[in-house]
Amino acid sequence: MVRTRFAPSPTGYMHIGNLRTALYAYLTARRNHGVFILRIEDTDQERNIPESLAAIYKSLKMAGLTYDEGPMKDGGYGPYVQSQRLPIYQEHAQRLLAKGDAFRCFCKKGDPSEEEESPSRRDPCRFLTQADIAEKMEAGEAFVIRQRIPDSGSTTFVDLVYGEITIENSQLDDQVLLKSDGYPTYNFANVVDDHLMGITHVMRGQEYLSSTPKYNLLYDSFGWTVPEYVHLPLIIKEDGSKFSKRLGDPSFEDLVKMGYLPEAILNYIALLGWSPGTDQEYFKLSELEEIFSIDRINKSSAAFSFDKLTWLNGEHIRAMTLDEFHTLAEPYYPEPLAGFNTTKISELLQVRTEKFTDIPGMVDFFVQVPEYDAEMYRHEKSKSDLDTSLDILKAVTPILDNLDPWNNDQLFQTLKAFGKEKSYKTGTVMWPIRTTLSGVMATPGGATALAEILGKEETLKRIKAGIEKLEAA
RNA sequence: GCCCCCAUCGUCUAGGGGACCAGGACGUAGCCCUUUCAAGGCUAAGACCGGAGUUCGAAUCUCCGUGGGGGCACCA
Repeated sequence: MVRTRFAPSPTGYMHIGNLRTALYAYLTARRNHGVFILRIEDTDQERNIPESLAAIYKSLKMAGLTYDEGPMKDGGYGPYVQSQRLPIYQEHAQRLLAKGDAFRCFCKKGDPSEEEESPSRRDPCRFLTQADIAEKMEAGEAFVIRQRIPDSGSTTFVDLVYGEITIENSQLDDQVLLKSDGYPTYNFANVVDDHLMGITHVMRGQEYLSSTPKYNLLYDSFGWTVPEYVHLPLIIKEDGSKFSKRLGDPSFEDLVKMGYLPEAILNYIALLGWSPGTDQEYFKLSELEEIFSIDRINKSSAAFSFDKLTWLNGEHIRAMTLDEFHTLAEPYYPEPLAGFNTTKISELLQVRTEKFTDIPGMVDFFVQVPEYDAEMYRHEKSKSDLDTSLDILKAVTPILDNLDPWNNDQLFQTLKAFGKEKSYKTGTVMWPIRTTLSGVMATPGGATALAEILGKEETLKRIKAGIEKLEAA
């Protein structure tokens, strides 16, 4: 039975790299009909942010990554919050102490021996006698528990993505397992918990690659078998630098606020470091659940491209039903738009929207025509200039005034016929109408679509305004 | 500094010894369609980091170099 886990620490937001780790772990579980677990790694008392637990749940829910076991969803391996597992780490640390694979260190954080160049092993406390230790403990000195790394030899492990990796033990330091506040470090807790929770595939960022041998040494000390390791390539920016929230790069929830669909974001990041091996790029989560495989994960870091995400977002938008799109688009419509048939507007918008946040700027003119230059009536491709525009606007006014019913099809047929009669290109007729109706160079939908939505009265009003503008020009 | 990892178009990638004068996608440019802009269709430009080897044959294997990234916390 495959068991994977996503083990975020509560930082308050979902980093894009973490989301991908979660996604891959989730997909690996689903693909293999296994179990996906959520574990909270809150072992840093200083960095804990209370409300960030809620943020994790919310993000996962928004992403659609449902977990089978986790806090408040016990699967028999809990608790799933590390701060609630302190006795477990204590007990395991004692076992290591007893075996001699760990030792107490009484050095203080700023001690010179702590500042040495790495590996900062050869810790003086390594060689403390039982009597020394007893004495210091008697005196109530604070201590941490460190892992005792063998002086010689090397440790080899196999990563499912990176292959076989060997590191000399001399390169490893006697890392802290238990802090002086009694909390475990990540280095210790992840090993204990991954084993106790029966994790079969440890999936995490590539930054853990070089500390993995230390974890393996721990597994060995406990006599446990090591899990499969799946280290994931980093996600970077297009300029090659790190993708980081602190440097202003968006988190998952930021991207959603920027107008990206969660499923499009998931789809996009699935492709950052993994490839299906086919030409397909548009995926729903459910499809990924069926085809994701670890052996198609890449080794090299991938740059996050907003351009491609934006495109994919558009693909997801276009794949929706009109109803779905309308529901999502509506909150982005400016208040005064409520008087119009917004469903019709959505229909025009769906094929042109890349991000939802673009919507307000695309529909502003419905509410009010912006200031624009009369030169806008000049359009080479439509064979339109100021004179033809004025003539057409004038000629078309009585025709539209008498038009019934007032709908796109009727408007288009009528205006097209008018153009044919007067030997105008359809575009020459439509250009000035669309322009006077909107005042902008590009609109969702053409002249007649806009006219339909604006209604007869408003359409004629705007045409009149256009005529006045052209006469003054 | 020491250790580890990585290296195909600007970007994501396919490729794993002959099917590759390297395929797809985003982006870019052009054309078509057209009631503006999109969407859609078509086309174009655009890459195997360098050098040695192995081999009849290397983008693919090996080594060296170079470049990039990561790690070396009582952070995860």
